[in-house]
Amino acid sequence: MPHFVEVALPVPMRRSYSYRLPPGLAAMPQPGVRVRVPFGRQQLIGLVTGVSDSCTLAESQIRDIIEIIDEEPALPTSLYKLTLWAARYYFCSQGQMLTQALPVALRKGADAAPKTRTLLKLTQKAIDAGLDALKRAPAQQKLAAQLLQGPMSLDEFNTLELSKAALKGLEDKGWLERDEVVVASNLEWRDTLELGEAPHKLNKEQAIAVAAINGAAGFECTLLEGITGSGKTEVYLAALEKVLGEGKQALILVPEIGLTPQTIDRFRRRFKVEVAVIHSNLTDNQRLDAWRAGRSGEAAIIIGTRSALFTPMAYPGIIILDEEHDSSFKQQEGVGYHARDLAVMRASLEDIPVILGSATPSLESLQNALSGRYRHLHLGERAGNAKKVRQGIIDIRNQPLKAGMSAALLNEMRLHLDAGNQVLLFLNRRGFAPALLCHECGHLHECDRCDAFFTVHQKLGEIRCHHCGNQYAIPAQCHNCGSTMLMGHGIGTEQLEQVLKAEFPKYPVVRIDRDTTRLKGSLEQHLAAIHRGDYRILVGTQMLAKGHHFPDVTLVGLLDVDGALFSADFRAPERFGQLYTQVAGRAGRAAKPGTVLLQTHQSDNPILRELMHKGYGEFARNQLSERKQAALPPAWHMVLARAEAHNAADADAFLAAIAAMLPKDRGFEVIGPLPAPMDRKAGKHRRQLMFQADNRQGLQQALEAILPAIDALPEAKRCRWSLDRDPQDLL
DNA sequence: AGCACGCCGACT
DNA sequence: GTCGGCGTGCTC
Repeated sequence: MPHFVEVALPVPMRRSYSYRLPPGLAAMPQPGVRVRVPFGRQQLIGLVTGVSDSCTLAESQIRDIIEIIDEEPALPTSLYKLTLWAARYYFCSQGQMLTQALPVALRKGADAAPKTRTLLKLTQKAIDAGLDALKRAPAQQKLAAQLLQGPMSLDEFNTLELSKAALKGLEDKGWLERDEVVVASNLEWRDTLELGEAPHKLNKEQAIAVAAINGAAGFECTLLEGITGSGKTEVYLAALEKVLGEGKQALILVPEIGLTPQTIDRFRRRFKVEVAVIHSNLTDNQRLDAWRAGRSGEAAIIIGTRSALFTPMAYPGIIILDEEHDSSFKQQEGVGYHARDLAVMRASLEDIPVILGSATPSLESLQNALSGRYRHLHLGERAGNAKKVRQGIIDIRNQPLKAGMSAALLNEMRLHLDAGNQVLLFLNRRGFAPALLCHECGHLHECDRCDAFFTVHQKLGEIRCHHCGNQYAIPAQCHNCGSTMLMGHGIGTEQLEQVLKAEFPKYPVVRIDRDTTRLKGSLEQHLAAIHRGDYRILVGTQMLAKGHHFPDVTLVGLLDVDGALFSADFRAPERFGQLYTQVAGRAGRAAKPGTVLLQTHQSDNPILRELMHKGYGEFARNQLSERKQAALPPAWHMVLARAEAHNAADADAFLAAIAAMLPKDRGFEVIGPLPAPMDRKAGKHRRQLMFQADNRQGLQQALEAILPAIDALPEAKRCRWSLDRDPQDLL
């Protein structure tokens, strides 16, 4: 009989810890069972990964398990395997990844078992004695008479006017017993699927796509490339109808911004089934309920953002990931997993189909589709008869600008506003001005903790650093020369809003950025007001670009295109292409054709030209071949080692030590250590080391081989560091 | 990651 | 004099 268990704990160390099992255990804890263990001076909840009957540790070094929490593993086998795979792939500890896959309530030790309720029923003793035996206890007799009809739940007892004393009386006599029964899940939908509304008639392309998806047997990954308005959701719904009809569940993942009531309504209206929605406003217990509903099979449809990927399914049927290119699918803090990649892996483990949908697919998915790894389906027609948008470039070289707006843009705005339409302007800089400039000496005021300029927030009367949260009152004098001639330099959304109000006094302006939507629910309020038509001019940062459709907007202006094209990040053109295409697809509708204008100093930039004239599809394919030539992802595989320290040399020394261990043969590339694009942030110097390989396995093996040595580097203690597999941002 | 121990700076 | 800042070390 084994006496020791290996436990994976939610700590960053890439190893498991051994504990002693209490003697005389009825059954060995299975892998995946949660246990509470002592760890240093604290108690932690971890997952069992194995049992063994020997232990190499000295008797004094090993400690006892405090509690075995679960009878059954907290994670189903497929998710357990997925998580262990992910821990290897992302070079993180098994414990951290396993914990990540559990709802917070379970990480804290909540009961994972299915919900039970208490049934009250009479014992044989009571039945033998008969009701007459209770003549002298009328309250008990009344209760017993009720129970003679059949057992009663404790909840029911509490709603009826029955005496609690009588309950206790009967119990004490041994005439009444309590039974804990598992609440049976309502799985009726599996037998008879009811539709809430008739499916829409599919067009030819949609019908072909649905037929292809429904023809899949077992695992198959499909990239559904469909332009905005081509009816991807209708394809999802048709695929769901088949899956649900077979009594299997569907998991739908959407970007953070895409989980709107309208999206959920669409699924709820079509199918009369339970839809478990996992959104950020849920309490820990509500999340646990949704998790349980998925695990029991009661929720036929599970819809949620990134973390919903780990919701178990009793009857897995399909996984759909909408807007698959969206960056919110990649977790940025802690374990940097990508829900898209894990969704494909999960589907493969569960042997079910997975659909990745987007109007602007990521180059990663596009490459897989073009190489034949994924099935590639297209939706090109616009459902309905929406016209194509008009698009134009405004060359602003040598043009006078008013708060960043050219005369051409202002004229076009006036036209659309006077015609009764809404106008939307994008500017990806919040605040009044992105820098504070001294008019006398030219000094730009810089954050003392970061390599970044302070942003002027006029309404707040503050200068703020957007990278570390540093803030001061707007200084009266220049820090360099003492002059009082200070002015904002550049344009932010706050200033743009102010200038627009003066320029178009007749038309109400609204600004949507992190500053105006800080309060919970205020984004929703603003959006509702825009839809009501309370505002005519909409100013916002990128947060306004994603996931929202404004049917009365006929003109969209992009003000700071140059910044997006010049970024140090190799993904910048891809991201801009996606943003631009999404925005263009959102302007106007059938009756009101849309116009998209972008201002740039680089009117003949080939990337821009290609995007506008040939569309995202061709643009993306060319970007892909450029990435191949430059040996960048997705053609090559990348891991970014980041390190930060007060002393730049410490971070450099650590990364250099890693670089020295990495292979540099053909098919591998090591770049760095280099300063991060923003060298100093929050008072720390940030360095990074890029490691690339032309194949996934090569990269995996090379890193796994040196991982223990990296952990053991003495330099590792002198800085904070992390490994980011498939990094989305090099910043 | 947390948590404790430990050693230097501005406060009642 | 101490309260508290975060550097360092350890966790079966």
